[in-house]
Amino acid sequence: MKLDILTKTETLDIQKTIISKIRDLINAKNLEPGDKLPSERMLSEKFEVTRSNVREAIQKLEFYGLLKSIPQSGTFVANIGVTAMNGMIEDILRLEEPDFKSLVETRILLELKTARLAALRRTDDDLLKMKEALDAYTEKVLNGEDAVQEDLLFHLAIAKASGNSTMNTFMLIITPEIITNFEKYHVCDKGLAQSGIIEHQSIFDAIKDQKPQLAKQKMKEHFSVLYQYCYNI
Amino acid sequence: MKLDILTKTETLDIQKTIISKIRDLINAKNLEPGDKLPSERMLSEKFEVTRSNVREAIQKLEFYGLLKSIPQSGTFVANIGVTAMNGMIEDILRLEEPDFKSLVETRILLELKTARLAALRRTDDDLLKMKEALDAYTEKVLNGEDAVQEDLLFHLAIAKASGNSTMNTFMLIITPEIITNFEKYHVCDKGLAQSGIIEHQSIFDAIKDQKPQLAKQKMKEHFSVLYQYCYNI
DNA sequence: ATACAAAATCTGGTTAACCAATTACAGCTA
DNA sequence: TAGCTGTAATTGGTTAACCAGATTTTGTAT
Repeated sequence: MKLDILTKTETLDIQKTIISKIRDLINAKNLEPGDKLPSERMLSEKFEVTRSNVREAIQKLEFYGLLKSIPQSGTFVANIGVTAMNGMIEDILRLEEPDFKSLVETRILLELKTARLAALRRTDDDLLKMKEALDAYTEKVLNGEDAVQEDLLFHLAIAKASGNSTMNTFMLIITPEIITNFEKYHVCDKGLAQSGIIEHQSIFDAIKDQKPQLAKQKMKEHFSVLYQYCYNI
Repeated sequence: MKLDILTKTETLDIQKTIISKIRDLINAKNLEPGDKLPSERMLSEKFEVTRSNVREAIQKLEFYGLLKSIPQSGTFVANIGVTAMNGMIEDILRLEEPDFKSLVETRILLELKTARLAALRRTDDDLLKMKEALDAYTEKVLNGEDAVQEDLLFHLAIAKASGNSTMNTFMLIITPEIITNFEKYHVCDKGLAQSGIIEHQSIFDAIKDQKPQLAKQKMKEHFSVLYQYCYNI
C-alpha cells in the first residue's frame, strides 16, 4: 500500500518533468500557436521515457487546453502564445492538492451563485427534479437515517437548475471530495440534518417563487455552520 | 477532418454507454462503497467493447471521484452510496459543453472572489509575481501589441495569490477556453487594452494595500464591459 | 480439522507491435 | 516547368501480449 503511493507520486514527478521539458522545447524552438510538436516517439526517445508517459503528459496539457492532438497528423500548440503557455504550465506544475478549507470556500461561492441563478432561470422540470431530491432527503432524515448523499443531490439539482454548465461541472468535481472530507472530519455527525430539512425547504421555496436574493440568503444561512466549522479547522 | 469529429463524438457515445452500463451493474449487484467491480477484462467482454474503452470510462468516473482503481487488486466503488452514485452519473452523462456565456459568468464569479481573497492573503512574493505580470502587460499595450496573454497571466497571478487552490485550478481550466472564445468573437479588438492598464493598476493597488472590498469593486468595474458583452451575445 | 505454505490465478498497469489515415516526396505526364 | 499521381514514411490511436504484485486456491503437515 505504501509502495503504491510511492509509485504514484513517482509517476506524477515523471509527468511533471516531461511537461517542463515540453515547455523548454516549445521555448527553444519558438513554437507559435498552430505549430506542430515533434512526434510522441521522438519525444519519448529524446526525453528517455516511455511513449505512454509522453502521451499522459500531452493529455494533461490537452485537458488544460494548451495542446491539441490530431490523429494521424500530430500534436499542435493551441491558440495560446508562448507567454501564456509558459505562465500556465508553471501554474499547472505548481498546482497543489486542494485542501478542505479551499474546497468549502469554493463550494459556498458556487452555491450562493447557483441558488441565485436557479431562482432566475429554473424551468418547471428543474423544479420537479429538485422537489424529488428534497423529498428523498426529508424522508431519510425523518427516518433517522444518514442522508449525506440525498443532501448533496439536492444541491446538485440546484446547480443543474442554475443553467450554467460550467458551474454545474465544477460542483460535480468538488462534490465527491467534499463527501470524503465530511466523513473524514465527521462534519455531519452533529444533528444538523433536522434543521437541514427546514433550510432546504426554504431554499426550494425561494427558487420556486423566483426570488433570487432570498434564495441566496437562505443558502447562506444553510452554510453558516459550515463557515464556522471551516474557520475552526 | 469531418470524419475526425465524427469518430470523436462516436467515441464519446461509446464511453457514455459504458458508463451507464457500469451504473446499471452497480445497481443490479447492489454494490456498496468499498465493493469491488468486476475486472476490466470481464467488463469489456460483458459489454462487448475493448478493454481500452472500459479503462477510459473508469478513468472518467475516477476523475469525478466515483471509482478508485488499485493496481493488481481491482476497481472499487468510492465512499459514495448508490443514491449519490446514480445521481452523479446521471449528471455526468448529461453534462454539456460549456457555452461562452456560462464561462464568462463563472469567470466573473471566481475573479471577484479571488481578488477579494488576494487582498486578504497575498504574500510579498505573490505581490512580486503580480507586479511582473502587470508590467509585462503594460509594456505590451504601450507598444501597441496584442496583450491578451499578459492580461490573463495577470489574472492568474491574482488567482494564485488568493491562496485557494481549488479556485486557482478552476481558473486554469477555464482560461484557455476564454482565450479561444475571445478570439472567436473578437472580444478584445475594441481598444479595451488602454483602459485595461489603469484598471489592472487599480486592482493591483487595492490588493497591495490589502483592501479586499476595493479590490473586488475594481475587478467588477474591469469586467463591466465583459458583462455588457455577455448579455448582448 | 486446522494452520500454514506454496503455487496457480486474477488484477490493473505497462509495453511493443500493429493500424488506418495523413503527409511528403519522387517520378511521371502533358 | 507545372501539375498530378502513386508510393513510402510518419503520425496519433488501438490492440494484444506481457508484467509484477495481490489474491485465492490448493496441498501438506501438524
